[in-house]
Amino acid sequence: MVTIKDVARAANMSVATVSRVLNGSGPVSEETGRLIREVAGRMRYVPHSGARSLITSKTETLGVLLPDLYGEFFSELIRGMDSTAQRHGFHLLISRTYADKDEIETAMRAMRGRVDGVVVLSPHLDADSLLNLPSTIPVVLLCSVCKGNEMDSLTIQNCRGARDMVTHLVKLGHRRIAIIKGSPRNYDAGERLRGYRMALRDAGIEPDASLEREGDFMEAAGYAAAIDLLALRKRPTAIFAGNDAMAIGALSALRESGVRVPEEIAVAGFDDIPLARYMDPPLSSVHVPICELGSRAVEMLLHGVTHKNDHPRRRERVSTELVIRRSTGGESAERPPPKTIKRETVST
Amino acid sequence: MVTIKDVARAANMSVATVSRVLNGSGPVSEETGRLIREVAGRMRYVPHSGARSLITSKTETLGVLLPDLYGEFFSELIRGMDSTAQRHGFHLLISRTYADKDEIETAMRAMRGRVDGVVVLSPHLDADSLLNLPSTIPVVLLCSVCKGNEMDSLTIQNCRGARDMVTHLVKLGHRRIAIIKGSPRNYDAGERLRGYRMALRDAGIEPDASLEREGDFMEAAGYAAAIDLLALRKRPTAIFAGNDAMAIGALSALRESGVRVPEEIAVAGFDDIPLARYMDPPLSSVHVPICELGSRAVEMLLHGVTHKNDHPRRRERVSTELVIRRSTGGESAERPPPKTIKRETVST
DNA sequence: GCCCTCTATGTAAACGATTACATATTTGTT
DNA sequence: AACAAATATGTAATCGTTTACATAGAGGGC
Repeated sequence: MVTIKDVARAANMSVATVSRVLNGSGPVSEETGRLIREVAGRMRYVPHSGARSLITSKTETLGVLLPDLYGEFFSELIRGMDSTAQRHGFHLLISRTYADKDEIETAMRAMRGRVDGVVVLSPHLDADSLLNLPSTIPVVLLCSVCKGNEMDSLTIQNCRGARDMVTHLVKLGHRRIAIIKGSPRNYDAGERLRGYRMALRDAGIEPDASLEREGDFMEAAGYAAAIDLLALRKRPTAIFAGNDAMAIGALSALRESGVRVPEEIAVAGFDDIPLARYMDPPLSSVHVPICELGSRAVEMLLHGVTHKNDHPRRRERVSTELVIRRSTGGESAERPPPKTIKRETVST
Repeated sequence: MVTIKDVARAANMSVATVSRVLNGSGPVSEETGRLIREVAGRMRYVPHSGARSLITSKTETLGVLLPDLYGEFFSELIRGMDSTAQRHGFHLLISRTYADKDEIETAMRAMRGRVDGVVVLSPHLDADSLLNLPSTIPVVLLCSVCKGNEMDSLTIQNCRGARDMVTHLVKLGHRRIAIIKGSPRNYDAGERLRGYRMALRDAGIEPDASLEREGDFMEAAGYAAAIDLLALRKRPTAIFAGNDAMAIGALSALRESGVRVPEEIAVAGFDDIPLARYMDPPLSSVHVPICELGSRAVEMLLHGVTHKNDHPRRRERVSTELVIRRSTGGESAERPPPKTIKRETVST
């Protein structure tokens, strides 16, 4: 592999001069510049970023720690992060971890010296245990918060989104509104539940424990919970699922039980995954701007990186948007013109 | 930040000894080992991977160059790559690039000194132009091949998959089978077209140019092409779309035109994206094991990395599988039990 | 008691860049 | 003509590790 020394030797110059030419730092004569550039090009010299970061102590890379995510959420998040990172000349080092503390700690150690900062998405980690991470580099917490004032954090406006959706259901005349919850330890799930209860109280409806069913954000849980709810003496007239996957499970259960949606029971989800639009009936949901979430997380992180982490910690949320479709009785004229729709495929 | 020197000083030992203890290389006394480990732990010392790779010239990181991918394809690919990489103690440095040659070259330069090898997915790049990349590190080409014997490559069994699907349609009695093609420059698209024609010839049907419509792998193109096909004097009785996105577009067009699927026209896609199962009617497709594709690509790359790239180049394909659903008249008893289905969400 | 072989540790040279400082040359000012 | 300032280049320290080689002491065999 050809190094800066080789170029210097070939051009009969010192490494310092070569470095200066290639980085446009310091003064160099017109002529030397041309010569060195020509030689470097001919020798196909490519600077060694590793060596460079060692001396400059900038890696121009950001670490991303993620649990095992599926489909759209993962890809959109990375898309948002990568485009923002790239715009600032940064790369992304990605690591999937199980969300337990040891794994995260190991991953963080491995990142030492390879990244300038890390985004950690750990929705069901008791985030406070992240506090004593062996890290002095900036960290942004995604979809979780930690008590202290030690880290920036960015979350989805879960509570508000859930509240809006449930309020919408109330306005449609529903009084018995069930919820299929997410895992108790999941931050997003907790907040959505809070929003649900808040909306009910706002409407003067006392939350009813028998209408709050356990779930884990998986389709199967939604299916099972819906079956349970159908068995109640007094059935709910609407079901709000903690996410779309469970809402889809619930829709299957209702269809198989011959219950008409939305006439007999309305159904709503959270996330607005692409599938939601294609359900039968199309699923009302709370739209989460995932790409923007990633983008904003990286922006916060870069701020921490450039300000050497000595800035007041921030807590931000990205706002959600209600998307009403037929599953809650909305007009489903929505189906957007195909022109704007992109789907996954190898090509673009 | 605490370095190995700080630990050495605090433990009253030389850096060499500290290094030996922490890496378990070379002989050290029981006692010294304990002491150093204790001190290092107390000081929260974390080795600087950047510095380490400079001297060892191993980064334990693999680069991944991808065009702008959407949804499931992207996330499954990364999942496959990451799990295999992690199993071998490697990390993933991901970079999205537009697929033109300059961008890829720039990205490759940026990877110098940060990675031990690179996976390049560039389906619509004339891959031969990758040949003179400024790189001596191992490269695996994904979803494209290059003429020379310079790089390993891994592709989808496009031709075989398409051929199987079209043969299936023929067996159902179809004679006028249309295809909605992908971009002409896309490798996968070309191969699928080849498979389509092959199947027709196998069945003694002469390919008919008026039944081959242009497309670009986007939903809108499928929609438009289907509309065109309906305008033909002699309509096709089956449509094979180059990917699922276009098949979905076609389904919309047919539904809006009041054409019954599969009774009047059968429809099939390629990729078997999760949505396919949820279409109305559920879409027959050619299943591509995306996760495995990523996993295998990394395995090939790691082989190149550990064998210092002096191994015979390989060309492999991952095999596809026919998934017949109602859009081609198949029994759609398929809907799998919800238990096994995972969907994207923040939590797992 | 001598030499040899281990074992435990230290010294210092890499790895491939950047950059502060020193030096030599040119140019400009008076 | 002399000196200051600006320009062009080189020398060498540095970043945080690993590791080849050197050294020193301990134990063993004769």
